[in-house]
Amino acid sequence: MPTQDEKKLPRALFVAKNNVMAKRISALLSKDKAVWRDGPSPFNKIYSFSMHFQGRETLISVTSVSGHLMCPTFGYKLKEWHESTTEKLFNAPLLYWRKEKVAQNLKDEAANSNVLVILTECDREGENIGAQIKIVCQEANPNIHVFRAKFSAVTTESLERALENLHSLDENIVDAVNCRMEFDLRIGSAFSRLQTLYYRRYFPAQFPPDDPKVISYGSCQFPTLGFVVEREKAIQQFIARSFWMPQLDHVKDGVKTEFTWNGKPQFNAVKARRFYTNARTAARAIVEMVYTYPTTKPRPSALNKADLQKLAIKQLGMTAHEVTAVAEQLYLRGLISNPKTNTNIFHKGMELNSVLALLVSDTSWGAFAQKIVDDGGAMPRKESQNDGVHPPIHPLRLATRDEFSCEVEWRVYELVARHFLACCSKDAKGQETRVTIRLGEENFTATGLHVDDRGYLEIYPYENWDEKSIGKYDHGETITDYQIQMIESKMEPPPLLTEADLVTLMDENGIGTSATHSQHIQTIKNREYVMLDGNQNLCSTVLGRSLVEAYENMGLPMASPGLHADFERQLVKICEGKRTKEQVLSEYLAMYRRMFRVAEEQIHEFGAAFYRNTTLDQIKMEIPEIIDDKSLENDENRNWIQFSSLDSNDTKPPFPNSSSQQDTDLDLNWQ
DNA sequence: GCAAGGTC
Repeated sequence: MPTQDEKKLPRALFVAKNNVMAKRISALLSKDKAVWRDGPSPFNKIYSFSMHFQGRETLISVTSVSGHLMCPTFGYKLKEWHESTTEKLFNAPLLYWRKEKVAQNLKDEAANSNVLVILTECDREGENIGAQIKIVCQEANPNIHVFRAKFSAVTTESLERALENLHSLDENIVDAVNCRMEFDLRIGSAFSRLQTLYYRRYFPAQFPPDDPKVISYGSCQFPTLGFVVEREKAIQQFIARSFWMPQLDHVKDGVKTEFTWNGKPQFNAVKARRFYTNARTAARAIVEMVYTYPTTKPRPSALNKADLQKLAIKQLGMTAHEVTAVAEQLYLRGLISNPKTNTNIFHKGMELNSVLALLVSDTSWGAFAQKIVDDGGAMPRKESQNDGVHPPIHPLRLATRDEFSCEVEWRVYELVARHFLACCSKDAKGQETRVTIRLGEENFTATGLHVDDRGYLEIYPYENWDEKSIGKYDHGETITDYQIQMIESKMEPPPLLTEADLVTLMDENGIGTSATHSQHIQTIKNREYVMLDGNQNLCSTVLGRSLVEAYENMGLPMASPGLHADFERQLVKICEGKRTKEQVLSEYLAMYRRMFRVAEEQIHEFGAAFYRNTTLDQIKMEIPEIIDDKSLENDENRNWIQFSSLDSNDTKPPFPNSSSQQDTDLDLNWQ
């Protein structure tokens, strides 16, 4: 309870995004002096202390919300799912459901506060949550002064700076989010019901009406699914072509060097044979050029959310979902800066050397951090992505392994710390040696690498740069004891997508926010549209594939990223004040309503695609693989033939000599 | 039973 003296102080209410953040903000601003009590909302405590604020000692209450306070929903008349009423979802009036306990907590605190400071996240959603907090607080206290504080690191300095530079809420941003919410709810619900009701009606065996399984549609989940199906289609349509590349092998000073042909891969067997003839008639090979030059492997750029996802998925074997959760934990514990950043350039005023100073006492990378400071300080690369809100992800304090009960949290923290050091340090430097050999009319080149200075690679185990030895050759030297191989290769189809690839695609195409990429992947897994194969690659299911194909056949781009990107651009225009929420909503809802009608008219496409894919799937299961690659590997002539310049009587053909593998219209009777 | 965005 406040003392008599405290009762006279002005009061300010600070509202954070969640309880953990409220607790941390109170601890930092009060230097651990804050006391807490329960309010009407069990998850949102109230922390009290006094501090100097707006020029005088002020009694502060810090409390929180848990995401949005209000959420749009449909009235009870539309709760029942019916084919006949689904279209009504496009223009039915919306109700707003509210978290009353959280609201009551805010109202209680606002009632006796003079000032409200909103400390939610500095992004679009944070601004919208802030507006909802403002509405609720003003219900209890219409005269309360409302401010917005913007901070991007949970540190005392960052918070104090934010409280000294208060802003007002940006209503355009608030509107843009309201527009997104209403749009996503209407089209998501309408298409989800259309799909679900159709499948339950026509495929009751697979989708029984009493099964709670829903076949959902959403403006983010569908383009995400679309990427997976598109890649599989590219693999399926891929035509494997053979190509030939000659290779010259030579052993010098005990080092075997492989010289690759400078020409383009030969897809044409006749042309490849012409080369072979040239090479055969050449008596000797001459070293045309030996050239050694300095080369570098560039240090990485500063870390943003998408790159953290990609690195952690690939290097730490995590799923996109796990990376998001762990990074958020580290952020809330004040160990790393906000991971929801799109920025990969450090702000000019940012004191990188003081971040480095935090890391110097670490036993693994401390000496490296000190070396960066001693060598003139941090020199990050100049990059261009800047969301204008958060800096790149970087450590905020030094943590040791024993502080982490969870191994994976340590590994992500370590990755952030090592990446920060890497991007502040220097490129790796080396010498590349390039040797070109001329044989007849053909040139062959080999390169070797000697690493002089490993630079950032010293503390960055997520990349390597291997030395490659090469024999010592002199310009003009003649060599005779070489061997030629004709390497036959097949073009590789693109690989299946991994979660890391999918995050990249979503990021590039503006699907979801950096905070939700992993959720959409999880959604399409939960809906059984995609699954992971044994190698952590994403594969579509019969259902997922069918949905994408069905819309494609209707001529509707529901699973392509373009439509969503258009809508996203409109939201940016609302943020910039160039368009209103009403204009964008009416235009886009009308467009989706037209597409909804097309889907209704051609709804049999869902069934046709599902039937087709189910049948194809069964055929695939029943017919064993016809071609057994293993049995072909024993054929020594299959992949290459070899001849030596010293053995011109060699009679092996340069290509596989079995007619079944050759185009019949080519003259391959080369003897 | 539906979205995407928050978060417990």
